[in-house]
Amino acid sequence: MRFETSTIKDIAKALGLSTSTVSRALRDRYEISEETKKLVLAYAEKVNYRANPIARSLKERRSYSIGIIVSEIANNFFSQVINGIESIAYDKDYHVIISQSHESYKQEKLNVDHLASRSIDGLLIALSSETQDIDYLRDLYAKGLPIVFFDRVPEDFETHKVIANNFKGSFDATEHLILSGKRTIAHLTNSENLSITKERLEGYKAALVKYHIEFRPELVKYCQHGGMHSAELEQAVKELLPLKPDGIFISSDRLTTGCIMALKKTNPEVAHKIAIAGFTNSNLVELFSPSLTSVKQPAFEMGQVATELLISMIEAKRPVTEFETKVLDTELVKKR
Amino acid sequence: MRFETSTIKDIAKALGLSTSTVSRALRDRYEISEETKKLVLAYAEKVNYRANPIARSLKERRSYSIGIIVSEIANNFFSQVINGIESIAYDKDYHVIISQSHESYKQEKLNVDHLASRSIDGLLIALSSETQDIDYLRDLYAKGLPIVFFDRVPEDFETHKVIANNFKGSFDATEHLILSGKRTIAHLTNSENLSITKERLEGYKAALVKYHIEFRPELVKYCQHGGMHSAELEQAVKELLPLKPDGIFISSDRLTTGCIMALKKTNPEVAHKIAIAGFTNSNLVELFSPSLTSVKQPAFEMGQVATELLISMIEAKRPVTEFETKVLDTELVKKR
DNA sequence: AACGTTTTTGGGAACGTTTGCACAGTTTTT
DNA sequence: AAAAACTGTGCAAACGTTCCCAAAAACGTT
Repeated sequence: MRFETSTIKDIAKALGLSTSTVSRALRDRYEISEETKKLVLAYAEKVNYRANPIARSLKERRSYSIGIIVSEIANNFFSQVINGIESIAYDKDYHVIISQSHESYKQEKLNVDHLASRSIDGLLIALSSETQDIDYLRDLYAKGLPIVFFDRVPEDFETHKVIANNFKGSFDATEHLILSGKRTIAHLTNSENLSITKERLEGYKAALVKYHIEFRPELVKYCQHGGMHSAELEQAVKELLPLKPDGIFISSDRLTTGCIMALKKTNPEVAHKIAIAGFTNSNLVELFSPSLTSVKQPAFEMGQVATELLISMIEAKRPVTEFETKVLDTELVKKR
Repeated sequence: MRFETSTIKDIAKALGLSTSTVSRALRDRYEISEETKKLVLAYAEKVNYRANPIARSLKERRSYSIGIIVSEIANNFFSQVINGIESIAYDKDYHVIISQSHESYKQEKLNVDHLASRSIDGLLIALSSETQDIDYLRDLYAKGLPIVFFDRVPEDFETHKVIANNFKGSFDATEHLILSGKRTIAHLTNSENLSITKERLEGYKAALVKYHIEFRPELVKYCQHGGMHSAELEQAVKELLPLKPDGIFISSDRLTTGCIMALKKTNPEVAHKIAIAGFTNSNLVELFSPSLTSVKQPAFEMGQVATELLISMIEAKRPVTEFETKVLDTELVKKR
């Protein structure tokens, strides 16, 4: 802001002290006498002194802020994760800067670079569905930027990661469909690049195996853009329907809602006949028609855990070399 | 970030120039010869020089970033506004910092103060439903921080504002209910503090007047917390139902979905008998059951317009004294 | 009384920029 | 040929902090 506000210098001048003394008094350093501290604190209070974070960042070469990259804040899963992140970050006096990749690799990279140049102290990121090449992240990491991945994590990147138990979530959802009598269960999923895609496919397959149902590759449809374009979904639905599925298991929030939308739009007559189970954190799922069985991820908690890990990396005195991948359980909410 | 990156000084040393020359060359100032400029630019490119925005902010006393305060990013209306804001801001080389008030006055004030201390160049804000006292914003504004309000705007604050045509939106929605034969139309709305609450109430009343329907104050229910707590909504529904409304007009995104949810939960047998029309920007509205008529706000555009106004204030050479309140039309999407 | 310790304070450089001013060298004007 | 104007560059201060190092003040110990 361009307007004048009182600085440490002003306080020093007014009190006849040096800036160093004032700075130390404000930070409650042991070297300063109680008397002086009180004096300074009282005056600072009086003139409503606020430390300038920009100057502090420049000097300390850190910003007390962490960057977040998600594909869309409009996605309930991500906005819940963000709330979890904020809850921890604010507690520990970090600020958060949110960026959206809109599932675009280019945008993701642009945002990360921008954040990095703004001296974020650490990065929390869920990869875009387009992202294949994460060398740019490796570079930053190698230069010392702490990174924690969540939800969509790369395989070959040694750092902390936080994910949902995607295998089990998918298994449970698929099993639920099977137990309610479905036998031709399609699987609509995200880009093949994503970790979550692979894990969820495995869960789906495992459930089929358990109930001796043959896995048919043609029943699996990938959406490269994560359902960002409705055309993509309508196409997938169009290809799937001739195979006469009696159930569909869908592996992401946006795809789940998008798929139901596409079904209703293109084939309203069958929309209610196909059982749907899908990952979604929408809090509106109870309003949906047709209703569905949903797999809810512990989004808020995921944000919290990821942030705790990140802050521990940021504040570690020596480089961290032991990394964890935390796996959080999902919750199956059955169709009413 | 704590890791080393090349600075203007490094370039200067390497090229045997002074930092001033390098700085000017990078900023393409007329005083520097083409030759030197080329040299500097080439070298900067080579070492992948990135200006340190922190240092720049400190020196220039501005940050090229604008702050946003909304109540919830999980709200479709707000996330669309944010997308609109970003689309303009990035174009003009501003970065955005998003904060959520969660409809709490305290949180709102905290966030604003935090943003202000981080030297944002301007503020875009939609007030929380709790907010009554905006003196803290007046102070900042008086000190020189440009502020543009959108959606939830205060009455007595001279600056740019961007709102939807709430009166017309409400009128249209209410009229639609009347034309489909409803006569006992309840109105569920936000906190009385909010500008949108008043304007939407007026639109509702005007439609009643036009069709000679008596206005009954007991049919209007206010939700102080904007529907953040489900108890609040269930209470409102409980009080409304004994009055036997055959239609409900709801005045905000969160309230609309929350009300349907409360209806389904507490009185599933009547949920489908009451016609609902409500403000919502949810892109899932087609999936809802019961289905409803929705009033969509031009959220993306609202973000764009507000940002353009804000940036014009930020970049104005002399204090702006002429302010506009832009009013954007809403769209009525009738129930199928 | 002289010295060593401990406690408290101040001076000043540094973080990476931007920019007013001065200055040297070149060109134009008188 | 001297004066004026213009070009291109560098010096140094400033933005608001933090922190190393030194200095001063207060206190103890012989």
